[in-house]
Amino acid sequence: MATIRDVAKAAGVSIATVSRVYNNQSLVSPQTTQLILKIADELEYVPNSAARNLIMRRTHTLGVLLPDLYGEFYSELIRGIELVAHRHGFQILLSSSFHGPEDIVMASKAMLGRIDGVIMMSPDKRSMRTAEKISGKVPVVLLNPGEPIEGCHVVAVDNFAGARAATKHLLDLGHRRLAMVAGPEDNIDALDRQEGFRRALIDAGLDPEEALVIPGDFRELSGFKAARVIMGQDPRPTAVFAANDGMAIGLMAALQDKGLALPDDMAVVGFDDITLAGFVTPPLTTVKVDAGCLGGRAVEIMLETLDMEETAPTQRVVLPAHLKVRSSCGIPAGRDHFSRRPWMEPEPHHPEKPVATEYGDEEVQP
Amino acid sequence: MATIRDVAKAAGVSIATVSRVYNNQSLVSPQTTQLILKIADELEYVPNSAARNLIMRRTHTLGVLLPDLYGEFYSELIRGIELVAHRHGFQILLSSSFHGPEDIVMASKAMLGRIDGVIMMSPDKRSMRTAEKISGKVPVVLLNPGEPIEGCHVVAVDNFAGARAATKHLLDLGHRRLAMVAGPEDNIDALDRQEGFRRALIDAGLDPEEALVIPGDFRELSGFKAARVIMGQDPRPTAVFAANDGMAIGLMAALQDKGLALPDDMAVVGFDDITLAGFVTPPLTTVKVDAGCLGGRAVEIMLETLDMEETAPTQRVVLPAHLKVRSSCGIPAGRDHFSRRPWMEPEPHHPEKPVATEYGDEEVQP
DNA sequence: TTGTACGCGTTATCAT
DNA sequence: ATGATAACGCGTACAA
Repeated sequence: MATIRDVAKAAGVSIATVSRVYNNQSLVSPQTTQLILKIADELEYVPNSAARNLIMRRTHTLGVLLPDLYGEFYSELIRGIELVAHRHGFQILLSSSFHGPEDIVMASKAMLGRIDGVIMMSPDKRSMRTAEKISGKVPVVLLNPGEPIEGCHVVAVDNFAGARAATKHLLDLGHRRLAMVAGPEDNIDALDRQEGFRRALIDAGLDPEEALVIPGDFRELSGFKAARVIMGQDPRPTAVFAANDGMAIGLMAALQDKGLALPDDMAVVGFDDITLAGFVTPPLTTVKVDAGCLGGRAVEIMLETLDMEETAPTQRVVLPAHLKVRSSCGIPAGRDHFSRRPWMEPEPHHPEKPVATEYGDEEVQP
Repeated sequence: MATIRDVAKAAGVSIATVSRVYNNQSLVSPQTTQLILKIADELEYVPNSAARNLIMRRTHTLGVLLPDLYGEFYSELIRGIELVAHRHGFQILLSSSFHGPEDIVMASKAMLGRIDGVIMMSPDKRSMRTAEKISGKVPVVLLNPGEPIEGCHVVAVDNFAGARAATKHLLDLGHRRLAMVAGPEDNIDALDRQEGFRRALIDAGLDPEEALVIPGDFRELSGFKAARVIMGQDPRPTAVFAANDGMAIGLMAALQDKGLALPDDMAVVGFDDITLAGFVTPPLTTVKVDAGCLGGRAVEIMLETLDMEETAPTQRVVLPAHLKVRSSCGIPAGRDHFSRRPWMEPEPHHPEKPVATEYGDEEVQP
């Protein structure tokens, strides 16, 4: 592979001049610029990014550490991250599918020197502690951490409020025997959603201990299987809150297979508002989480931090999780195909930031 | 940030010794190893990967260039890539959401020096040519290229055969007035699927020009809207082939909204076999594409190429796309929740590799 | 406008 | 077993 030296030699100039062509265009005369560009093209010269990173101490790359990549939530999350990063000329160094805190530490070490900052989402609070180590070296933005970590920015989704609102919705509709299909035991989001569920029951004067909580794993199949447990109850619950849409849809399928008419025989509400939630029958009432926005905001905060050289105070942003009423709980709301993410559409260089509202307002604390 | 020099100084040894501790453990005495490790820990020293990359000419990183990240196909694709890469200690440098060939060239240039190889999927044949430039510098594995490119490995899905089989299925069921919801005009996969559709019609002695082809964009909403066109036809088609599951599900939703009973009033078949295809009602007959496997295979081929230093002959693997019959076409097949990807499950360090055979014969079954 | 020389943080090759 | 030093490919003061 041709190096800057090869080009310099072939063009009869010094490497400094070649370098300048690729950086401070202005400082070199038009004719030599043309010559060098021509020779570089012939030699198929491309500046070596590793060498550049080393000396410039800038990589234009963001490290992204995710617990998993399964499902539309992560899909949209990483899409949002990549999209905003791409707009600013940044690339993504991705690492995922971890088998423990050890693993995640290794991955982050392997990133050091090749990234300008890290965006991280951890499955459990234990692994979250990893962030502390990294934060001393590069800026860190945490996604949905269980608790804040010293020196790290945070972007979170208001899982608690969302779950509470969803459950309240069922309660308001008159349901009294509720069930919940929970997410993975050690998953922070899952835990928060479960807490929101419990809280809503308490708010309504019900005993949360009496509610049926069926373990799940966020996959469709676990929701499907949960139907068996629910149908076996006597008296049977009349409404179910699933900790995510995948499980809710799996559950609905099983319920319908067993001959239940939805929403009349059973109300179902999910969480996430994945695209397909609006296209199943009946359309699924759910809690809208804009995963793409979550990722996008994280990138923006990171880039801001990177811009101002001095260490800025850590930000904490909480994205709202609004109830989205469709028909799966009994209210004939029809379909809603307008669950789009306008800020993700092509080329608004300054994307609309989510609007701060009531419950689960976006709070920006310096 | 502490460098190797800081550690060496603090430990009273040379940088060479410190370096050896992190590489050829054996060549340095146990006591100095311990000492250095202790000091390194205190100083929170982490070797700078950029510097390492520069001199070792190995980055343990794979560049991944994707046209988009929207939908379960890409989600699973990147998951497969990351999973297999992670198993071998590789990270992923990701770039996506391109606005043209220019953009994609820039991105790949920004990767050079920071990656050992590139896995690339291009939306259109034009951008595919980019691969030729890269392939001179690092190994390249192409995903579903329209046509083979000199010096690049290829992993493809047999879109043509899959679409042909899906259409034939409808034909065998007795349908004669078929419609298709197509994918994006310039998308290679979409085009191949459309060709398969046409071919099946020709095979059955039908005129493909008479079949209704409705434009779509692979998103659910375009499938939903297609229903309007279909319902407006007279005589109305009795069966629809959608170029992917998302559009198929959108279509089904709209059809059901309009009061049609599926599959009796209309048969629908999709493409991809996304997880949710088995959980909508009626369960969607589709063509199974293992996107995760597609990505995983690409990584494996890349790693093989990287291992043997000499330039090996380029490989070409075509993954089958099998028809998966559920109930949406009229055959009461029930649900099938066993669409799992066994090779993607945790920790089989040497995943079963699908056997490469001829065109579309590769079996990926457990 | 252009060239020289140093440094970025590391590994590798020779010595010792 | 350990140390000195030359690469790796590039950006940039500083000098010319």
